[in-house]
Amino acid sequence: MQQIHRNPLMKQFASSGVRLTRQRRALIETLQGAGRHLDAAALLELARKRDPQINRATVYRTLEILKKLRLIDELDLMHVEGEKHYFEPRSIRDHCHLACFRCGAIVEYTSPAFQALKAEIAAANSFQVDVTRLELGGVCKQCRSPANARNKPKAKVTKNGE
Amino acid sequence: MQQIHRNPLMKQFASSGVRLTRQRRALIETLQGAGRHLDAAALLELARKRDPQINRATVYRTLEILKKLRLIDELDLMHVEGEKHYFEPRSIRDHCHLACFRCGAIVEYTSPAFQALKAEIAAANSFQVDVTRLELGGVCKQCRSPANARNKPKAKVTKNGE
DNA sequence: CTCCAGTTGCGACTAAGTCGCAAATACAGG
DNA sequence: CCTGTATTTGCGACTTAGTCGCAACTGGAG
Repeated sequence: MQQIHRNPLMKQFASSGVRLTRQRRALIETLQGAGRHLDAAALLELARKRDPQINRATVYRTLEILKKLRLIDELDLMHVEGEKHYFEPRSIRDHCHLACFRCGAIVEYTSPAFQALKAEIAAANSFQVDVTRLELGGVCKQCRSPANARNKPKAKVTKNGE
Repeated sequence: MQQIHRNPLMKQFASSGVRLTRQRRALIETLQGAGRHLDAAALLELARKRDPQINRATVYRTLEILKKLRLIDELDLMHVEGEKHYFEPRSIRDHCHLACFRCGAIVEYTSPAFQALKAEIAAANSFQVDVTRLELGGVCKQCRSPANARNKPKAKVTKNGE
């Protein structure tokens, strides 16, 4: 709660003319602080540790605003964990998500070629690109190794594959 | 109905060991024949014109099989029309989808650079890429033209909307 | 033609997301 | 520091997407 103005999301939110309420603060801090991708339900649960009275409807309403302000991106991570939608604070560099169908791991990857491709697509179609999403599903490095030939599905989602 | 074996989806489906029932036939023909992206509800409605008794559960079960067999791809088209999921028969070449937030138009685009990027990502992460999804949201050519400067947006931010 | 593993319809269920409204509150202006 | 009001919230009921267990049905191998 103390370092609000170290929080980039919060800063941009505040300077966008939208009212900065207690609940929105808790939600933004939670999004920013979570080391993983959150869906609406998980976000609600975590945010309630900061402010126990947050309501589900407020979560959806706030996510809607954050999307419109382009402060977060919405993902579905190839549905490796079901039909949920996940959210993450928008970072400076676009990155793609690699989702492993076997273990559920999520790896993030950034490539200059991705930036170039976006530019090419925009130019070729006279399309103004505001939001991008590149997701790839398949089998991750670990699950491909002979040792784990028969990996059992369902693992933990981790950001920044380490 | 008659040219079943001209239908590539059907052929692959049949040769995969899965039972080819009346309902699955209707669903596959519908998917193949639709000139647009269908969500589960639309697919059900259209398929019922071929076989009026198809049940909703069967639609979801069949879509699940088709996804597993990698015969269709699942999209959400940047949610320009809400939270629905859309399906399309998988084509030979991967293409990306450009979704216009103003008018809802979906443009498809194929680029060799996209294929190259996929290869780069796979190599850099030792990841076996099975399914790819590239979606871009923004403003399409028509909506950017001065003539349509005041094209009706799909939605707006709570404040500062206009 | 027969048989049965695989598939379907049904219906009830869970989960995700939306909405209208009265009460609460952020914050601009005094 | 107050005050007034436009915004936002909680609530709860609602809609819609998707799932599941089970009895009846059926595709296609033999």
